[in-house]
Amino acid sequence: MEGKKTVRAAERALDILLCFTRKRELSLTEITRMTGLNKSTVYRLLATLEDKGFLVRDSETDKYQLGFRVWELYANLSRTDDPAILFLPEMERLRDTVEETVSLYFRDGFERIRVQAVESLQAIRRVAPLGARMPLAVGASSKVLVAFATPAEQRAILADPSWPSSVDRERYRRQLEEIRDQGYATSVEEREAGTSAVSVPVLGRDRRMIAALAVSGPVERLTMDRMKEIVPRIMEATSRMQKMAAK
Amino acid sequence: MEGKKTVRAAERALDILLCFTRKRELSLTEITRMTGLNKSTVYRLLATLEDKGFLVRDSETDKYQLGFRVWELYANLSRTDDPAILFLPEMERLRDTVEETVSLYFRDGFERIRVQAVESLQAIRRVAPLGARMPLAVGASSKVLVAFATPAEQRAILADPSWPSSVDRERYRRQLEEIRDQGYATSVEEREAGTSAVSVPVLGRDRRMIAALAVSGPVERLTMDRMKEIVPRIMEATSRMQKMAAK
DNA sequence: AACTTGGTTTCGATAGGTGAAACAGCTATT
DNA sequence: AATAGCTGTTTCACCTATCGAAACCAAGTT
Repeated sequence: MEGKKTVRAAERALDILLCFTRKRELSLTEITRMTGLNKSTVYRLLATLEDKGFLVRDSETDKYQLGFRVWELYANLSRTDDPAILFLPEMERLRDTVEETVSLYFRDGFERIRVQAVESLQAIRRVAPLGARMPLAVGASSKVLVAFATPAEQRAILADPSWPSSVDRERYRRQLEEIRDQGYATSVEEREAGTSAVSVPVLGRDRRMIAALAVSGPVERLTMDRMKEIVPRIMEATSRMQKMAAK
Repeated sequence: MEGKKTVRAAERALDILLCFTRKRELSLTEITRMTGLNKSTVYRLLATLEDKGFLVRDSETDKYQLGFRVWELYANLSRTDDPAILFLPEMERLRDTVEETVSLYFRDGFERIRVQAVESLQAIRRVAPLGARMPLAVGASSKVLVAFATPAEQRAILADPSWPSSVDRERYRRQLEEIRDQGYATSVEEREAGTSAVSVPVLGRDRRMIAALAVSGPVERLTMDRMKEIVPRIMEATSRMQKMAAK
């Protein structure tokens, strides 16, 4: 599939690191189970990761968790212009007016990734783990991220062989046009049972999309009417975000 | 040195990742130079890192930079109880009252690492890159981090063979006692010419130290007298932080 | 046209990573 | 006390996947 020549040992080490996006604390055996690798292989790789400071182990439980080095790398990632931090205040403000969970998504290849979220304060609410990756085929934000991508990107995405066959591409394509027209997308129990969502693109200067901002919640509360009602609220937020991103 | 059996390929991959803490954008040849590895080795490892999403390459310059996966990992690092975020408001408050740069340091092995910083708003100020690593032998925060470590940790640190010979251990040990007595440490042009700093430990519940909070600035402005003056300010901040950390 | 400078590919030799299995240390169960 | 069961750790012989030199391209420079 991937033509590139890669290094297996390194690949495995990175896979192990990524296990920690699913669970904060992991023991050696848990990791061997998750990765399907041999126990001693994992053992050696864990030793390397620990040695380099990417993992630390809790002195009591002996379980591993992500170490300082991750933090260090993060600190050198984007930073000042990091929308995940930059937009946070605006997202909180939106959350307070609509009283539902607000999420910010980026597109990364054929997936979207939740880079920031502030949760509704209501008892019944959508919980949204950061860093979660989801397919581009379903969900309001996915459709926004595809609809406002450049034509070339769009072609690439729709040509993706891993696209689920359950999603009718023609119908999807028509939806995209509609979304471009009205400037927002909605979804009702599309990706996740019991939740619906509205999403709006966040455009940078030169009109290129940088992210999708979404409000999501339980279907009972977030009806179609309610969503249409709050679209202007979201747009206010995104337009302010766009001003921030422009400077 | 390190008795543990580690995996070389993985080690190298991680080394390459860490190069990006020094420079945000790197090309293949730059990395080969920095690491001293063979060009094709680096090439393959970069392919692996890119494949796994830890690096992305800029379509124009062809240079690599850290990718989303780093963000994803970070998002799953501590988080809720992450002092780097938790203490930020308190640090800003302190910055506003003392009008100097405020930094938060953790100890990691035989180094300290700047995990958070808010900069003085004055024109002349200490700039403080996040994630920077510094030796434990010099600097106000280093001394705090050593002085308030557990006896066992302290022994380990002082026994570190890489300890610079220029630092007199006996004198250092006496300083530590003094610091424990008075509850804070100062330094004048110790690690960095032209800057001085005051530092105070942030203790968690059960009195164990979790970090060192420091105020630093140019020697002209941050005189000994001035530092003694602001010690109570810092302590107010740390005591509030301690309450936050306790819950 | 010869010479850089950067990324990419090939290929044979062998370092070194791999996995099975044994070991050790601990707790729960009999 | 003996047993079983679950960790993490270490050993070792095999052989594959990794490595580095060198060749190869493709763009710029001189």
